[in-house]
Amino acid sequence: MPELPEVEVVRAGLAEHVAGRTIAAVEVLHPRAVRRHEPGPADFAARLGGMRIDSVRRRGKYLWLEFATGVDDTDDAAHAAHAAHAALLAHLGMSGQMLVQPASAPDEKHLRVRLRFADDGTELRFVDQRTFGGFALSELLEVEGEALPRTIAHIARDPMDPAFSATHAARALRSKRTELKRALLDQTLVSGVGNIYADEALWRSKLHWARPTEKLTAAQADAVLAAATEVMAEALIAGGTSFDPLYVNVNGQSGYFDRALNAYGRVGEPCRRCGAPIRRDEFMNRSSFSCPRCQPTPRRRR
DNA sequence: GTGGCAGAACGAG
DNA sequence: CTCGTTATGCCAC
Repeated sequence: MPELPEVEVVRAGLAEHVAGRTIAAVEVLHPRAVRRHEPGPADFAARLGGMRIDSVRRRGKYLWLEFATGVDDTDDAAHAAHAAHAALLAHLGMSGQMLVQPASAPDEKHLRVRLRFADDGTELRFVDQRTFGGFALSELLEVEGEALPRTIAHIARDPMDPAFSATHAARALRSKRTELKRALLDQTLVSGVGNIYADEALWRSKLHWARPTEKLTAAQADAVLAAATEVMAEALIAGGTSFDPLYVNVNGQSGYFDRALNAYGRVGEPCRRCGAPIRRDEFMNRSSFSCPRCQPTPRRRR
């Protein structure tokens, strides 16, 4: 469920189901799922044992678990003190799911990592068909007064962040010399926006994906960011966007924002604003959906 | 059958 | 900065 609203649905589900629980054992069923953890799967599993989950955080499309600083008395003190400064960073990639399941439930076909808890209740499973996602332990750093895993220190604040500055983000967009949609997808300018919500934000603000960022007016940059913020907030209320069982929350339930999409995936269908058939363009080896009338192709693309 | 396409991000050139 | 790669499955042709 990979864009901000879907990841936030997962974060909230994790906060509800795993916060406060102590990890008892970690099983890595596919090493690729922890490839970003340099010391390897065995180290990954060993370091998580005994850790008590304090909170579940998110920036953009990344999630992480922070751990209580208390040392579990069953653990080696030095190891626990070291591990307390690390977070369990997760990215869902294209097809990752976090599922909270009874231990008795049969393993999913693409089960990659299992976290068992000391309370013997439900377990947390990372299921990922394409294994573009995965976990890593990442040291927490202080960045602008907030603890952030080192690995994602380059990721910009997302529009749901209380400290997000639309002015700052608009300036960042306009300072690039690229196409508008590329800039929207650049997680170092504004995070959380992916292919669906970029197309929806562009449709709402009536801007074409190939508009050169350096020629945007401040009002246009503000408008597209406001549209992105708005559409993601609406999607979050709907539980995220899902067309198929791949995108589900920790209970396996789908969101229903797909019904509210105006551009994404609607090639050939009438624009809900003007009736013109939605077009599909190839863009960065993926698709871009837009209204040919509401979002005219700019004279000068980049 | 098979080619095209899928919500992402990293790293090579 | 842009492109290709990573990996698996599904759907339309």
